[in-house]
Amino acid sequence: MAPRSDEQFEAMRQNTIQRITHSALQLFSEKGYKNTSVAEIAKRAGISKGLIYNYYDSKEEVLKGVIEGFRSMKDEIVQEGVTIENALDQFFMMIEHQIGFVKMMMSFSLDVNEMPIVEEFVHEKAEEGIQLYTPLLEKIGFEDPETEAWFLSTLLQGTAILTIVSHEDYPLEKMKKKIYQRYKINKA
Amino acid sequence: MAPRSDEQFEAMRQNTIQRITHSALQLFSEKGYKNTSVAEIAKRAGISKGLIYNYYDSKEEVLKGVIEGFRSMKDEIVQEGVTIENALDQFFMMIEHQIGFVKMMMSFSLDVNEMPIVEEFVHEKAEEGIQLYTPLLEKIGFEDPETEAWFLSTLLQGTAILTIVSHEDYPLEKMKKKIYQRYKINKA
Amino acid sequence: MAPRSDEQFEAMRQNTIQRITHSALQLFSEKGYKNTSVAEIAKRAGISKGLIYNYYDSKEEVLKGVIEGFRSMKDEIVQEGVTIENALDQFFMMIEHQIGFVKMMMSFSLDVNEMPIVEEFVHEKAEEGIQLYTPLLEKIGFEDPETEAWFLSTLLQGTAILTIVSHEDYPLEKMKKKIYQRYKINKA
Amino acid sequence: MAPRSDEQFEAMRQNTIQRITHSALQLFSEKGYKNTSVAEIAKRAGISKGLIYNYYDSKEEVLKGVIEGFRSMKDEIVQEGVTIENALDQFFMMIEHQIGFVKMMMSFSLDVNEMPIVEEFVHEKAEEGIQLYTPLLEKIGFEDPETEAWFLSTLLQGTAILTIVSHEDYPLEKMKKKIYQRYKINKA
DNA sequence: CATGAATGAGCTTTCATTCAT
DNA sequence: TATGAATGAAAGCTCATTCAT
Repeated sequence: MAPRSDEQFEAMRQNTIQRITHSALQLFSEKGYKNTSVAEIAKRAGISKGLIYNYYDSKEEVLKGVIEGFRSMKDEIVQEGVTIENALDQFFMMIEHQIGFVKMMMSFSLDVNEMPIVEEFVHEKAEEGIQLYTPLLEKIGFEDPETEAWFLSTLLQGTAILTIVSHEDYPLEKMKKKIYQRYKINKA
Repeated sequence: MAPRSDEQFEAMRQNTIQRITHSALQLFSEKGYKNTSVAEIAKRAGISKGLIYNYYDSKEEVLKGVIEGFRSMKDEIVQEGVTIENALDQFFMMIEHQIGFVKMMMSFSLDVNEMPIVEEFVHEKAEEGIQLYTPLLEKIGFEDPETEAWFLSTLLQGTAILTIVSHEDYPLEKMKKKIYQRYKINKA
Repeated sequence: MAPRSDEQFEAMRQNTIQRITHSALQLFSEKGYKNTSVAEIAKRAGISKGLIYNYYDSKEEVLKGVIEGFRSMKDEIVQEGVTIENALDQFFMMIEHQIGFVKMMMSFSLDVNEMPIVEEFVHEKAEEGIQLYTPLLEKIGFEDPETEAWFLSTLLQGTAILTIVSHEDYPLEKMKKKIYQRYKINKA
Repeated sequence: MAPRSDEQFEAMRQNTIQRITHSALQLFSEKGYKNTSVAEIAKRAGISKGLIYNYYDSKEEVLKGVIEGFRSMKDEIVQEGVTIENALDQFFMMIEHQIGFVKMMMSFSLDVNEMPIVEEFVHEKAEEGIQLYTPLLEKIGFEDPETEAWFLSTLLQGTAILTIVSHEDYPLEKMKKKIYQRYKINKA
């Protein structure tokens, strides 16, 4: 019988990679990286332990894969004509829909685990934030827009962490409103 | 040799417990809970591995011990006559001098799902914060003091995490000033 | 496309087998049997892993194939009119040009206890040597030619192993000369 | 209760180390390094897998331990007043009583396993042999004693390997006699 | 005949915990 | 009370082998 075509193989590969990164993200954010075993990732992905090593050289590479997935997804926002409102919308969208990933990244950035890719990513994001917010805040009249950008970052990071940790009690909607107000954004 | 008195034994016990929790706190905040072995704690404490199990039933109990240490230490602040200024001073003191512990607790609250004591502690702290700040903020004229208390918590948590993660870039002093100003506190 | 003829298929088969045994021999002697993976053999042979199992039932069978290749190659020498000089020439030719195979075989005969075919082959070779050398040595006047045959084998095995292990220091040419002299062979 | 004394601990340690190196030597020479698992070593030593790692950092370190054991054992021979007879006696003693270790070392020196300690040891032994034999052979009248030393080494290595491989057929006693005769040693 | 994704047993190693002294 | 040797479950990873196409 003829072997599978390249397209077939590629489709299988992509499907498997999807399953791996998907399960890994779930588990890493649920239980942390250290508390998640490769066996568990495999189990949740519905594949064998060994297969993971067909795609990633190590558990750490799986993590990198997960992060890369997000990295390649983000550049859309940094565009012309973006406003502070867009940026905040974007942030709250993430909080509301990708909280798992956010949790995982926060968890990593606190774990001092000698993972260059994580530190890099976190630094990159922090700097990116400042560089994105500063001109937008200047545009709407802040006198020291860079300091205000750090203030905004502080608020957003605080929002993220409290959303994760005190999910039930935290009045996310009210905070959101207060933050939007600070920047004169009127959400009906 | 004359047998030691009960007091002497008790003093030895307390000393040993001190050494264990002290080393554990250091290591947990340096390397994380999972990355710290019981052997390392013992080594840094200058005692044997076995002795730890004379005082704690498990590594997790050691962690509880560390947390309890902080728990029992905090109630001093919640006193009569305390002002919002005192509370913020207290918080920034912690950020500046106990960042290791803060980091450890944040790390735990993100990482570990199966550690009731940690979640409890984190919740307790969050609630305590709200309950402490609310009346203080009311006193200085905030209309919706509870919402403002959450806003303040958001700011403080954000400050903590950015201090930990972006230590070199984060303009802590400027943030501090902005926060104090918000609450009309004039630090010369 | 016209279906290939049986001869064509057979030629393809032979070609594939060749590539497999060739790569396997190379790798086994470079890195040892245990340190060589089936994947590597396939890669060096330029075929897929699975195809190897079309020709051999297991990695061990591949090894057998390699050995068989040598087995079937040797009988030429044991001919009429052969002299001790021919036999030694043959041996040193092997040392000088097939050291990889020699090394592999030695390695196996020392390493592996559960590979009947290897032990068999080694025994066979040893016995073959004795049976080949004995009459030749008798012809040139040795009183106890069988003992001398063992002595010669000892010398040759020692030469082989030292050539492999102390390649840089071992004075192979001098040893060769001494051995030829012992049997009154005058190589100008 | 008082903890065990230092002497008691040391005795336990020595006993365990003995058991580990003993089992390891046995298994490595029976089945080769790669074919022996740490679990097997532990089982034969009558201890747990984990305990081995209390004494050695890795399986490779266990091997080093085994080799070191022999290394430290050998220097006795290289003494004043030693004769070629003593040296040969020593060698055959080894062949007759330590064949397991010899087999293991030969196996390693053939396995190209990137084990510096093994290669070092083998080289050391080879050179040591030449340097030991050369003056002894000069003393008994050999014209080119260094070349003869290599010839002798060749004979001894050949003897070793044939003893290992063709144990049942190899006429060790006869070879021994022939070798002694070559050096004018008269063993009644 | 040929492919390579997928499996799972087995390997080395780590480490919280136990226990005889 | 104090010690550290000893245990064993579980982790990350490798690789010979299978199988749908």
